Amino acid sequence: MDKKPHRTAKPTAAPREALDRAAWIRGALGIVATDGIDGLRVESLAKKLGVTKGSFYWHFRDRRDLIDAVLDDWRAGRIRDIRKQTAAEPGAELAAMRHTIEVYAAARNRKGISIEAAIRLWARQDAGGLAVVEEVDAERLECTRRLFLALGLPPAEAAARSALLYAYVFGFSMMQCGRFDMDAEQTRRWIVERITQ
Amino acid sequence: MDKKPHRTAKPTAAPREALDRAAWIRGALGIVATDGIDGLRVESLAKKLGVTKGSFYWHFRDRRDLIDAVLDDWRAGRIRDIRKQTAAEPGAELAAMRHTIEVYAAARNRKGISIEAAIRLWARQDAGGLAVVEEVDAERLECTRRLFLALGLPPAEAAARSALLYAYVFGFSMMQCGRFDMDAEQTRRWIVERITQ
DNA sequence: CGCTGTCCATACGCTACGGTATGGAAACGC
DNA sequence: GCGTTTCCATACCGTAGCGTATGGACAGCG
Repeated sequence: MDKKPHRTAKPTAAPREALDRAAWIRGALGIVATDGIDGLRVESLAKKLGVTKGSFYWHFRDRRDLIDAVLDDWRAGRIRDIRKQTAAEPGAELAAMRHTIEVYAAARNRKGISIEAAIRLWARQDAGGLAVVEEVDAERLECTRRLFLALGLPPAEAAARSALLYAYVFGFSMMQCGRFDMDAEQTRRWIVERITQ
Repeated sequence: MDKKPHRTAKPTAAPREALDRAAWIRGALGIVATDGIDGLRVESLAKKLGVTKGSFYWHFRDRRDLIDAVLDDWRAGRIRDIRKQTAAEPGAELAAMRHTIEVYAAARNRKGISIEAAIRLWARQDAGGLAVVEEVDAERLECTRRLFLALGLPPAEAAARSALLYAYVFGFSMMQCGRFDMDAEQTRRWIVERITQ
């Protein structure tokens, strides 16, 4: 009550060697990628960061507080990223579109995909997580829809194409794509043309 | 060693009120749908079935044995289902294709989608689960590819279309589809035509 | 030098869960 | 009727993990 734990911002801006919330969230995202939200354990994370949970409960109220912070961080990062990827100078919309597909369907690292899958699965059971996922989905759909609109497509088709694009990219990234030629260059090019043209 | 637990088939076919492996697997799938593979706990499941874990360890060697059984059951069901859905009399391939999309992208219940998402996320960390997921993916891709081939498409395009179809359907089912008109009839029809025509 | 605030370690109680050991009730074979 | 088999309950141990209480090291400040 009178003590001042669980700070959200540095009170006096002391640049020490100590851990801050951001460091905990960074470490938490690493665990979420490998073990899911349910695998995000306070003591495991503390051990990974080389401290004990005594430190954790100074920065966070409880485990749920950490999860909420991770969710906020993830949402902000995803929205920032899709806006950056879909930003296009007038006339470069098609190139931006192809670049976006390339980045999200192919080059995205396994860690990012794992984090997204973990959050989505967990959000199926949690109202707060569900809201975050829906915000990210909405922003991604809106960004790509705007690109299609800028290309001169009618609104209905722009919405349909962005939906197809997003569902495809997302579904693709969730698969293991071991066998078959899902990742064959020829197949990918055909699909990209089918979506964008 | 001399006791005969963990049976895989009824030895004398005694139709009693007792639980069998199938009942445990059914209950386990319900838990997987809501809590994921990691949330599949022996004691929780036993409580749900109205028994204690003493019963569980009669039918299963350990928790991993149950998980493997659930995986086998899921794989067999998914392969049976996609074969049934994509079976088409000659000349009815296009109708079968549209029906398949309809069933998988729209009508599939939330439980089935949750189970699939849970297994896929967990398979990211488990070799056995990964193999199962890859088998299901391969079978689904192959079934739809055969449909496109039957429609007269060249092999490369059949493979590309089946990849697009599968990635779209899967990505679509994984989203919450709350806002936007992702589920608008017009959008869905446009996408289906874009994939199949 | 003492005081206060910051950041973390240690110790504790509690619950959940995995797996084993053992007994026991009910059906079945003879 | 009696032993055997089947199926499950109970009791137990060990571990992991959450949250709390408390103290302590260390810095800044007067």
